[in-house]
Amino acid sequence: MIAMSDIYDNIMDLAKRRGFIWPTSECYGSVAGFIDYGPLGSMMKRNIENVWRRFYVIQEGYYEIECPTIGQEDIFIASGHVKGFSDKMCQCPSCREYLRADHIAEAHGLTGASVLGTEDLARLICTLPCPACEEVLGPVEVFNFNLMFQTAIGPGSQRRGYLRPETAQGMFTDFQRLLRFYRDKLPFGAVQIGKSFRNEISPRQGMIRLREFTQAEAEIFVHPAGKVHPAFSRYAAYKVPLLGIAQQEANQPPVVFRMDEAVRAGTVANQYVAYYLALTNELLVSIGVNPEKLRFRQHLPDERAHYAEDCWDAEIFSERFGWVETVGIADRTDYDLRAHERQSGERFLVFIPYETPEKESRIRVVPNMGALGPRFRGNARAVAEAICACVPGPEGLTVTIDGEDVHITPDLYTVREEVVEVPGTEVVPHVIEPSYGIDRMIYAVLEHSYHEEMVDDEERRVLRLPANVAPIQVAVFPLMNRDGLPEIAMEIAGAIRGQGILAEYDDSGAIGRRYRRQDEVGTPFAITVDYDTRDDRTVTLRDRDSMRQVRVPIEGIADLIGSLIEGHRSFDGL
RNA sequence: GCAUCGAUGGUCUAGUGGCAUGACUUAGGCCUUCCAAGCCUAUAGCCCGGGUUCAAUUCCCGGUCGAUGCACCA
Repeated sequence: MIAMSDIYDNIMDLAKRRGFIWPTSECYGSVAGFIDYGPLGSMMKRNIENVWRRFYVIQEGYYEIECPTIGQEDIFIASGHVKGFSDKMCQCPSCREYLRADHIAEAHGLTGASVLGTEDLARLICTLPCPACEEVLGPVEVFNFNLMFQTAIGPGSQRRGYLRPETAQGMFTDFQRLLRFYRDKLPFGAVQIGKSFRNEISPRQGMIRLREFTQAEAEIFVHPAGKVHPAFSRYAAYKVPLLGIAQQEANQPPVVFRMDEAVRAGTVANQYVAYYLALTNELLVSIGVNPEKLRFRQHLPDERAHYAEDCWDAEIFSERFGWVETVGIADRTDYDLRAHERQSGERFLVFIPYETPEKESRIRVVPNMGALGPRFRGNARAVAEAICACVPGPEGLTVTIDGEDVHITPDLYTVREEVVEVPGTEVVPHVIEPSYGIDRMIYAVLEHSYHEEMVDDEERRVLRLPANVAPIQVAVFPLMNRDGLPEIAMEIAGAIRGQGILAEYDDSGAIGRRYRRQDEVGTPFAITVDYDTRDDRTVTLRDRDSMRQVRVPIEGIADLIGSLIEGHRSFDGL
């Protein structure tokens, strides 16, 4: 048994050596928080993204969009990132420690420090001691450290732009287009897979905390009053380990819930959140996350954003990093759309028709223009509009025109009670947001699939990646590099490639070495052409995990490999 | 960002103020009829910048990256 602390080093060593993950721009010395995906890493990442697409785009029907990674300032004013995505910091003049200024104030019982401006906060803390070196801070400068990368759009005066800190905003800013695309009906969703950027102060956990990372996010717009998922039955009986608020407060382990029961018990806020907890569980396990090392932790009330109705993190256990938040699933209510309404002045509404138009009696105030005109002349129109917006009392009403209160007597209008037909209502949808950190998923899959074992006194390193995630899906070898065997092997590799499957041909070195090479990068299947092949047109097919081999005919082997990768057939069934 | 420690071929590693070890890997060849066998050959290295010195991979200073602790972590 190898020490757990070494596993990370061994995995990252393998990842570097075999072209999964590299430190970026090494020839200039790399930069913390940025990584390169090598040839196999890129392939594996794409495969995982495609599994994600299978769930969200194909299964759920939420189409993918692609927005710029640079956004104008208004977007992030609305989202709250310009104001809220920064920390007020100061540097202790004595020990040069960087400190959270608001935390210092709050540690000394001064509440509300987080909403103060930088200058007020500087005044507030100047008499307080530095938490690191105990010296009184004195007149320090408090500054905002915003976690967004800022840039300028265009030359000259230059509009301010930011690299997006999440992909989500694109689905909100495109809301009205999306609504039309989905023909004005709730619920609908849109997804985006792409790069996001956060200028982390100190990214020191390898590929767990990156400054540039890939997110896969879905924004699902639902009717605020009916968070009933139309396909809830798919996951109603699905079981997921939930670490709810109750378990956390009682310091208890997660409880395995059926999703329908979790909703009924009120542990999960609604069917939508429960549905995506279950879907996420299924998705993560299908890409190779060990289900024993997966749990869903509910945000405690004080860590949850004030507007969120419910929020859960899928946490994956890493031998190196402990429980790592990898997916966030939140009911964000109408917070985001309303924020963009305020900032943009646009409306983000969906018209919901009633089944039958409702009759509603209304009091309508109708201005008497014949009397208003001569009396108010140029202001008559403004007065009339003001009257319409009022509910008059028995003595008439008072409106304000150009800052002056004007009394309107009842003879200047008539009040009518009328019945109108209301065809429907308008709502601002609520948003369910499952948000996946693709890079963290990739790390988790690498760690969970990495195994070292002894075979004939020789160490064997193997990545037990699911076949649809493995960067190379099948390897084809001639047993000997002569006697016509390479020709047959190359022919087989070509046939498999013809099916759109990545096959690697390798005739270098002993056969055992070639198997080991593929084991190390997780190739699930290997085909070997031997001398019998020349006589009976059969080859051996080797299973990575069991190292077992079966003989199968060359005829139809490309289809067979395809079925094995897709999971339509199993190796044990051959 | 601070403090401590570290950095030698792709990987692991020996070692040094004066020609830098070995193993594994990789490539080519020989051999080889199914799990890292053997033989021959080849490729490839002292993190970066500055200083001290006749001479620096080695000593000193600064930086980068990594590990650990502190701090930070929508």
